[in-house]
Amino acid sequence: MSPRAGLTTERLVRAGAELSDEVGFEQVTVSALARQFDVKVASLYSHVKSSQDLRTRIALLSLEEMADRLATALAGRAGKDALAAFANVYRDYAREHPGRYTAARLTLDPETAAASAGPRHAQMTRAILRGYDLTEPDQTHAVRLLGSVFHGYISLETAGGFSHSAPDTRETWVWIVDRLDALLRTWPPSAPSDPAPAPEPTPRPTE
Amino acid sequence: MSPRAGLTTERLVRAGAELSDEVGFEQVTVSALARQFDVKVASLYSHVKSSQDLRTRIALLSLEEMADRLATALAGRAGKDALAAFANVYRDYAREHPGRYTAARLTLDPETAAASAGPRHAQMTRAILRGYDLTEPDQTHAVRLLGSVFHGYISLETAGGFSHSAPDTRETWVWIVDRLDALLRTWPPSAPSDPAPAPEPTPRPTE
DNA sequence: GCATTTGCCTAAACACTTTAGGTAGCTGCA
DNA sequence: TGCAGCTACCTAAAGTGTTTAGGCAAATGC
Repeated sequence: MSPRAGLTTERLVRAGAELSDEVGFEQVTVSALARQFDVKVASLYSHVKSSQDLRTRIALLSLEEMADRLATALAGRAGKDALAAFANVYRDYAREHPGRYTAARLTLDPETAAASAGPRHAQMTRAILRGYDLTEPDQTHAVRLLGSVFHGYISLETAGGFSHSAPDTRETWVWIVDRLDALLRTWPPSAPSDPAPAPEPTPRPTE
Repeated sequence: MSPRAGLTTERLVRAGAELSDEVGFEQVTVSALARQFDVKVASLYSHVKSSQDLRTRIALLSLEEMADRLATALAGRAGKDALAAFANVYRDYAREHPGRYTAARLTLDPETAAASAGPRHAQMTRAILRGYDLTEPDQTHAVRLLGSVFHGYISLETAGGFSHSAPDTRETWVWIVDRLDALLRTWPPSAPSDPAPAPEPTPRPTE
């Protein structure tokens, strides 16, 4: 009766990524995808192993896309310039592609993660730090700090954590990048001035 | 036949919270909870409105618990001491209660969020900043920075983002708190030294 | 033009969610 | 103590998503 729909893993993953941006990553389902292609659900299982497999592939695609943008943005930049460019790629991608961004945060099993674009991200973060005078282990600490700040910020912002209160979030973003730059420049050669006390566990503000 | 199980919303939410720590927040389901109480699924619907309602209540519980720990930890502390205590409450809670922590990150609708312990978190973050010399809007920026760093760090750490590479994550955590303290102390009275360029979107490192 | 491959199908089992309406166990009051 | 009424838990059923097994027909290649 009907000719063939022309499904491929590639097309499914791409459609899944778009769907996730439209309706949220959580709502990306094999069924929804089948509806979009006007095809029976079971048909998709020749192209993706499982629902989980589909989601993982979307995550990998998103990581690649971000890494590509990163590479472009970093080309020819250094120091604070590079830091800001880096930060903005991250934030803009999350705004343009909230579903994909969420997908990229998915926890991958070690082998998959190692084969993903994840390491490229880390590598580029290190590249930025070349503009600052850091030696190990400070450099690694700094890589982690940058990852934490950017991800944390975006996560809180998209979750509506920073309400609609003044000052606006763009201002804060610029401020943070500025402060991070300062933090990375002024370097007290690594010597935890004061062994931080370990009193009790720790919390998380909504603002 | 069987007497009554003694279900209450309270008990369900509490059991749900425990379950989420054991099997992950995503796996917390009305069905799973019904099994635990050895009761038919439909029976739970007199106590929680929906699966979403259950999850929201777990989130609210977790926010309360964290806020309580925070309050205890901050009592009698100031400055860096308070900052470290605050950070540790946050991190330790996430380690002890990964499911609850994830739950607490759930996006709540504005009214629910306003009635939650979320504002207490923000308020306590501001309390910490009293130990530093910040005026608005810097103080708000700083509140957001702290929230971002702590949440981002924990999120990446629990997702296995910081692999098992050296240096270990505890070292980084101490380092970050130390650097944040320095950043908050050394205050160039707010004047974005350099208008950050807005080149391209922004990414996210796995490390 | 035919054989093979394979893309999409039907069928079916299983899990979770949610609503409607019934029954039996508690609670309170005489 | 006994019964009225409440309500906690039940059965039943419909809807959605996942996943596997096996079938048929459309594309592919000779």
